[in-house]
Amino acid sequence: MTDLAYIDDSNFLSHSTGHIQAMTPISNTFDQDTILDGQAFRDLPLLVVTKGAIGLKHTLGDGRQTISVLFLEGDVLDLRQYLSASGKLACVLPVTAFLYSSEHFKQKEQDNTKFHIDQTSNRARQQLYAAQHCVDLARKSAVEKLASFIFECRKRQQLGRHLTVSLRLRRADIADYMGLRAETLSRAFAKLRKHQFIEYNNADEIHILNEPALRQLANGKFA
Amino acid sequence: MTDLAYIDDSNFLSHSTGHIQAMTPISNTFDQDTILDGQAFRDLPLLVVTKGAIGLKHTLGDGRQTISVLFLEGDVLDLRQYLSASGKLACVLPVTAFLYSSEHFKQKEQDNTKFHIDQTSNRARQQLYAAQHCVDLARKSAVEKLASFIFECRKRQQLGRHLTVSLRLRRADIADYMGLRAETLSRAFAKLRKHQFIEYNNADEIHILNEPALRQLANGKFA
DNA sequence: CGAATAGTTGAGTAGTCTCAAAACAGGTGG
DNA sequence: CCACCTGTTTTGAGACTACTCAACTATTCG
Repeated sequence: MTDLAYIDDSNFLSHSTGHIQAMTPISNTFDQDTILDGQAFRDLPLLVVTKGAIGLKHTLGDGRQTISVLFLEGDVLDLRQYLSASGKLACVLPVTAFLYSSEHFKQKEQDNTKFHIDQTSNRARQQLYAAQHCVDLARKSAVEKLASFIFECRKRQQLGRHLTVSLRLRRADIADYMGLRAETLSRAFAKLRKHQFIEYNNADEIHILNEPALRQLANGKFA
Repeated sequence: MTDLAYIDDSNFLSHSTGHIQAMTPISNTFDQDTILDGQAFRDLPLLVVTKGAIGLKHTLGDGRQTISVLFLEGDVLDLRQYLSASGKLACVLPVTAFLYSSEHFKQKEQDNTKFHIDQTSNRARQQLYAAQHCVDLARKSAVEKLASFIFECRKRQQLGRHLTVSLRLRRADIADYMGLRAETLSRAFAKLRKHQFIEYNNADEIHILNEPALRQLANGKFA
């Protein structure tokens, strides 16, 4: 269930001719709940998520769990950076990602200006998301956290002003990410539904019914 | 009290001969509670803190405050990145910092390998601090948050295993950073003192009396 | 010294957590 | 097709923590 992911030849060769091609990154898929072991990716430490979600998961001494950072479609992730982190990188959804060696990545940044700009701005964006996430965690109530999470999902999926948002993560993972217990999160969903802020028929896809109100809630007005 | 900081010629000229020298960054000082307006630093957006602390401060609709990120001695800060952030960069202590233009900074990175490595690793470290901070905020109790904060202070001040740590920030700012009310934080201090985990005579300097216990508390063991 | 700011203490309340159990969804085998 | 199993989500009741508001003490600075 939580197997460590190791890169072996069968993975490598599936998409290459045996040697790493300069401009063809290696695409890999990982099952849900796979732990990405940084050590195992020593040679291909740069990962660009193309589908799914990776979370940096931490477990406190008594079992409390947190997901501190989420890497979604389009996000760059330098596995070397997280070797010394207190958490583990876990696929919270089935993931497909491109893997790059350090040199390969640098090369591609040099050769492809757009790629370079994309990656740089992605890194900057990730810092902003982290800061915003701290704000969400620090002083917001459960419903406010959920409202914020819905907008974060919409924004990071680049859905513009769409009123239908796919949350994709499991409730338990959303709870870990927003610093709540799954039960509390469930009650927050129920409250938003009851007050006609959102509507949903399944766990994944939610419809925003009253965007201004939801926005204000997320921003902490009328607590 | 919360004046916006603008760079004017008097600031510029104090350390240069009128033109920005290629290799002499401009050192500036800012009073406590100054707000750094990104717009005003258009031409010198890169800031390296040499003393004091800058916090990214957010205010929710009903007045709740949070400091999501702290920039301490040695930290690099790209003011452009935070133009679109929901918070304001505020000096939570009197600050001195070097200011660089984008070109100047790049140049220095090219010319000075050590500088380049320092800045890059600083950026990576900041991401780790942000992730750890999310863990601290998400599921820890007040005393656990405080214990974590003490260790974060020690680590970021590179005090090694020193048992005396200067917290430097005001209680209210620590509270904003750790997602607590000042009253709750004060009670957390009292509890740590009462249980002989720490001791202190003034608000700033605290002594760790029982490091293993404090460490375990910070890590969420024996909640 | 008095005013202003910063930090602490106390009592009551609101909100989240805990634990337990029930409802629901998806897949498997009879 | 249905009973069954497993994993996920929801609901309920009670405990506990952090918040609120208010008053009080300590410190800083004219």
